[in-house]
Amino acid sequence: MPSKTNKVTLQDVADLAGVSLKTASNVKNEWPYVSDQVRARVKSAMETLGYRPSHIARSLATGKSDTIGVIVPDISNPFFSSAFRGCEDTLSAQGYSAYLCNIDEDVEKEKYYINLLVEQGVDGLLLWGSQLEAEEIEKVLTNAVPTVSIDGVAESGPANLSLIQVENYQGARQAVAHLIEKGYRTVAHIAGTRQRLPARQRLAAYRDVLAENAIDYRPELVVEAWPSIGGGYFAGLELLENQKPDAVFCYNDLTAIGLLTVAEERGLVVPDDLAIVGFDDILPAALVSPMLTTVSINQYELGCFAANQVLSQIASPSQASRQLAFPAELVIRESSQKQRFSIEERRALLKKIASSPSANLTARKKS
Amino acid sequence: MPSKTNKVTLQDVADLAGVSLKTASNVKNEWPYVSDQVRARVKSAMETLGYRPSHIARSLATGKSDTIGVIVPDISNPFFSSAFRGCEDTLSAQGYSAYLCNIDEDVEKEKYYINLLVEQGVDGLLLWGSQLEAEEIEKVLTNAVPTVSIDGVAESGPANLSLIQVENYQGARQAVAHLIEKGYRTVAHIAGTRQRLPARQRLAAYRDVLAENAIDYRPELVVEAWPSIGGGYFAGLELLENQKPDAVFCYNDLTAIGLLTVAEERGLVVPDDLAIVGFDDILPAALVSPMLTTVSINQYELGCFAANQVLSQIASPSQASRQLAFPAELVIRESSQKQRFSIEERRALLKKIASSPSANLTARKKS
DNA sequence: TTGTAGGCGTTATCAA
DNA sequence: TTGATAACGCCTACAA
Repeated sequence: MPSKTNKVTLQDVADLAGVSLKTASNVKNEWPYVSDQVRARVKSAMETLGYRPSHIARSLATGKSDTIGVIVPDISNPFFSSAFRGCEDTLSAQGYSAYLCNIDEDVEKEKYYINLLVEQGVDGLLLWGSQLEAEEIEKVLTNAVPTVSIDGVAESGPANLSLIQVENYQGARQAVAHLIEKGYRTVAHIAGTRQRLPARQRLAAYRDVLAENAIDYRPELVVEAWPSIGGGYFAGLELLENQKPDAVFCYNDLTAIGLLTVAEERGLVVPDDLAIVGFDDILPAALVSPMLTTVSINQYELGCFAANQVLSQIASPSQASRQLAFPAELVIRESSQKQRFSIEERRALLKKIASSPSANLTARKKS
Repeated sequence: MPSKTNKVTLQDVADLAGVSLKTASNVKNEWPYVSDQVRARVKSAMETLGYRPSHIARSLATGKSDTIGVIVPDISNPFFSSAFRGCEDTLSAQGYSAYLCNIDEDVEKEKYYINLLVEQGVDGLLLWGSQLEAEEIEKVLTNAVPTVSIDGVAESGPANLSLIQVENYQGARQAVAHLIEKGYRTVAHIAGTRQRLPARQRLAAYRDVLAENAIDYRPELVVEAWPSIGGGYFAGLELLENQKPDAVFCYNDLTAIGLLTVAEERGLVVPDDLAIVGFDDILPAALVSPMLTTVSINQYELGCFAANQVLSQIASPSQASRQLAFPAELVIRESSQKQRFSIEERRALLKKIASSPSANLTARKKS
């Protein structure tokens, strides 16, 4: 039963070139101690035979696959697609390929994929928004693969795990403080699903800042939503049905955009009747009208950062078990302050966005 | 030299359970003819040893990797992230994992990745926006892997290749015809990079419809751009600097949004001073103001469609070498007709968007 | 129902 | 410098 893909093996090449298997292998791997004659003969044999090395066989023999598993909640969320782009760019630059898996908010799916990828033999794992508790993650990851978890729930784990935490708490504090400073008093919160750490951290910041400003925390002003436009839309519906907030701090930009939609439906003017602040600073955030005030995270760089971290853990295991922070910072735009931008300000901002790397990724070469 | 990942092998399991390797293998693969006793013994052995099957070894032995390679221009383009989501969902439902590679507009990168993935042993390949000509693709793919190319340049190829063509020409015709019907006469075009087929097809439709309406084709009204917001921005700058079009048909929504930005900068009112039509109907298209008229492609479904096609080619090679079409249809919104939507229309539209699967992917379970 | 032998395509260890 | 030979972990005949 012939293998499905490659018919020609290194052995065939060796035979044609009249050398041993090992020699052919040496040539393929650019081993220095091969006479130029032999090298040339082997290379031309490869050429004429159309030899394709089998990465799988190589992996089996070496125990390395040059492959990284990336698990994200949802790649169609612009946050993750930008972040993944960062990962892939830095991984491929080092000769690695990336698997991409979507788990939504499903812990079972997460476990399933981690297992699958480990069995698939990945050299490293990037977990985005993991919902696994420390003990669970320890169980699934048992001494398996160098891993870095970004904004995951676990606060510790096996020795080969590193943690990257976005400064959700600090960023959210800035957002809520900003709203209060602008004079809004009935500040509601569309929260993320409570299984996820960033959701908890952002909610905590919301409560803390309220308390520090002597504003009562009212549970009915907090609605949980799925981190999508649809989630924000339905949460907004629920919120505005029963309450009269004058400002809403949203879990992320997607929910904020959903809320914006509801506001528009109800004829509310943002920010006059309702101020809105999002989180993440995904591309559409600056494109909607009014432009969204949000807490900005450089998603692409975060992706690069995370990828570099696994890579260094793979290179030297001593690099593992680290706790890293990544900045998040408030960007004030139109949806949270009563005066709109002037034409000039607006132009400047749009221009900046249009020229930003993320808006312009594929244009780099040309310019 | 112990393998890097798994120390415990099926052999270890067999030894502990006191059975032969083959029996352990049988249990693992749910072979029916194993006595319940033995099965239980083997399973508990696996448990206590923490056995992890090696997918790599399995692949080497069977010639199947349960892995699909997906190559896209840029995953941070919402079009491709939605499409990929469709791919991944349908692939994972069949037990496949997906590699994801970004190639931007770079042919060399494309060849490199195709090669890499083939050597990686993928069972199938999904090529989005391939720039490879028929002969090149034939060379790289030589009798290798079942492949489907979506909106690729090649019009034919090896026997294991299928082609999916989005109805770019028809869709673009609708778009341009719409503009002319609305009374715009100086219709410009921000074109995609001419290496890519959809760009050529959309440009061709533009020229044809102009001709059919007895409007002269003026080359200075056509500017080429990278298919990104930044690309649209700079192309728009160039275009509006020298020309006075009253409408622009854009290669895609990203370039349209970039152009929108330029219009705003220059104080042009869309659509009164300048009408704009995009292509793709990515999520942000309906979120910008004015809402973008665009040619809609159901990206998620397209992804599913393409994935199902490779899968069926893998299952039966006779399913290959097919030419499939995928619909694209004009959606008229605000950026191309002088009257804005009424509040009611706008609400209805927003609501529809918020409830759409793509805006709401992760919310499905809850509702 | 279970065990044995051989092979999948490479790399690695040692002599030669 | 090169060449046998043994892993790598699993699967598939075939035999028992």
